[in-house]
Amino acid sequence: MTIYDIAEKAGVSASTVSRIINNKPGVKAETREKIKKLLEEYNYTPDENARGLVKKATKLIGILLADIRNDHHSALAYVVERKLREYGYCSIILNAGYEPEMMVESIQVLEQRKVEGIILVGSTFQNAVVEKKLKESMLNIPVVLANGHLDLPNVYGILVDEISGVRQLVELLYAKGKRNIAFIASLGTLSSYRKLQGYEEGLKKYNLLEQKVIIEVGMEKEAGYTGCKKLLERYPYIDGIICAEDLMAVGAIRFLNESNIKIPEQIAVSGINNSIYGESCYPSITTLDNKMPETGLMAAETLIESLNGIDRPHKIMLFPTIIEREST
Amino acid sequence: MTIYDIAEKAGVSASTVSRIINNKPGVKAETREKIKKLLEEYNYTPDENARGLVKKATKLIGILLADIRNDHHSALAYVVERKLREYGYCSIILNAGYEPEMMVESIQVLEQRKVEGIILVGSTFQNAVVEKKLKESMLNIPVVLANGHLDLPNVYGILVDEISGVRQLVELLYAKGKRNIAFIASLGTLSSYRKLQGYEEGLKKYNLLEQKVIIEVGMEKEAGYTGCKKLLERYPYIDGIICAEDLMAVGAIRFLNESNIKIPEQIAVSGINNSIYGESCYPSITTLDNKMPETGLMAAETLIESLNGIDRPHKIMLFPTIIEREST
DNA sequence: TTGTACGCGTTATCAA
DNA sequence: TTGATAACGCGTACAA
Repeated sequence: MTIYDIAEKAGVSASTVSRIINNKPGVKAETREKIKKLLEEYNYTPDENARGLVKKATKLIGILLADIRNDHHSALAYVVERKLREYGYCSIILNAGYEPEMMVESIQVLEQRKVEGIILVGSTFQNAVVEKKLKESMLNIPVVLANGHLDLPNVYGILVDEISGVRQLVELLYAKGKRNIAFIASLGTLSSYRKLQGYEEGLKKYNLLEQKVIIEVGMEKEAGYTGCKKLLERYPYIDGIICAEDLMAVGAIRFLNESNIKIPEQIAVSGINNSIYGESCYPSITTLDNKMPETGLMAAETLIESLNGIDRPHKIMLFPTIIEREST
Repeated sequence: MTIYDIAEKAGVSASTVSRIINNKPGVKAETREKIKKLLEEYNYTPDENARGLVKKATKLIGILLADIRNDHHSALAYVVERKLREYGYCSIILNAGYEPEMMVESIQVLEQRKVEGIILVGSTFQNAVVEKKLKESMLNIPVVLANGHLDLPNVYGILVDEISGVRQLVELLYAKGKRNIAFIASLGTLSSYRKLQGYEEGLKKYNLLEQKVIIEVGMEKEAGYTGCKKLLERYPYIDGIICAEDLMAVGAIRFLNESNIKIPEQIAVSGINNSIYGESCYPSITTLDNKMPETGLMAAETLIESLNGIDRPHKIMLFPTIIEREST
């Protein structure tokens, strides 16, 4: 069912039908009613792609994330999709994986679809390969990088200040009387180094830098468990642990539970990222609210403003807050 | 950059460029090379939407789920998106919410985008309002309903046999010596009734139907905790609990932990759905693997086959398996 | 081997 | 108030 079909049935031209669909003036009320009825009857819906062709506006936005199953990413993507839809945009969500090559491939898909803007979710997109690709084929559309930053004229970065966040966690543990605070993390991503920096800054504030204990672990599920085990074998005097991810904290707590170590009396534990694990764990985990919904909202708004020709600051910083629970 | 621009630069016609892009024969090797170089140089990418217009094939698929943040949904959607992309399809993922009206609205978006097929994720889409909408405007494209079924010629249902799954859980608890097995659930969805049926069938097998104890709870996070509390106040002799969702089991286990009740010695607990909570809980939770990735794969394959004109059974059943952990 | 002409579904411009 | 026509970017039948 096209406007031509409708036009034929109504005995008018396609342009008239188009006018009515787009609520344009200059149509006799009578004709308007007649055609509106026909549109209803055949429940006609305009082809948004054909529309995009002539209007040079596909109303399509690409959302790239490493993995939709990751709850941080999906929490952010959810807000973005909803918000953009309010403004009439349709989102193409792609799992771009953790390899720069796959990211580039995904960007290519968005390029073919002629998206009007892109949202990259996660600091993993902040890499040279992606930057190069964006520079060579995405210079004329706005790109928002959630939790990262790229120095390109059309790229906006929304960042969460993980440094200050983790510093606050150190402060919290210090306030609880803990003086031997360890940090368990899987180093490698930019995000992890920012957290590390926050840890060190926190220690420095209390002249505890020499007590610094960092346990580097892998990305596997049991990392928190094995990391905590290793930690206590080497540094049995530890009384506070900051884990770079809630899931690690879950593993650490499991080890402490099994070892009959009292949480938080003997050892206080904190996670980071306010994931679903924190609340369900026993004891529940103190964590850092990483403001994913807020970041998503900010990302969506920034993109829309840019699409409307309004320029915003190219680097926006949000501040995480501590969610204190039983584990501290 | 269009094929015309490239054609002009090469001094040939647009059709020749088109032939090369689509690897069609009948082009002099020399011309082919020359134009290929130009395509590279200007890194031309065809407009997939314009292509869709003329080929009457958008290569677009719609994935509707209630909420991308729900880990069952995203686990399924992940597989589907990845698989469809392998076949050159691009996915439009929409959060359609839990209200039928919002679902219809989302279907409308897909209609405008002229998607070639739809995947509905979750039994919540199995309702009269959605069925009506599909019947009136989506009759000519294949629709796959993951975890549900609708009796329409173009709708395929992939189902997970929750009934047999929960029955197996009852059998497991029975084998562990438990004879007073309760069921905590938030009734209302089709899925929840299937689980309930499995519970009852399991009890019936051992002539325990009269010991049936059902605690109905809400959808809130603390449902498992409060439900378990209520359960033990009224039925203190209970020695086995099946929770309709892992998250409920987490809450229940928290209550049992706080009450110093030994798991599984005094009370064994099982969840359902194999979510991330189960493994991280202490003790870890026995649960039902609801085969989300497998369902997703099956859904994607069914859709693709149907798109290729191959008919498949309209109702496919997958069978969940028990993942036994510490809580039983 | 290559080019011309047309159509896909829509909107925009201009003329009637 | 309405209609004819061109254009968006592409693929394809047919002609050259």
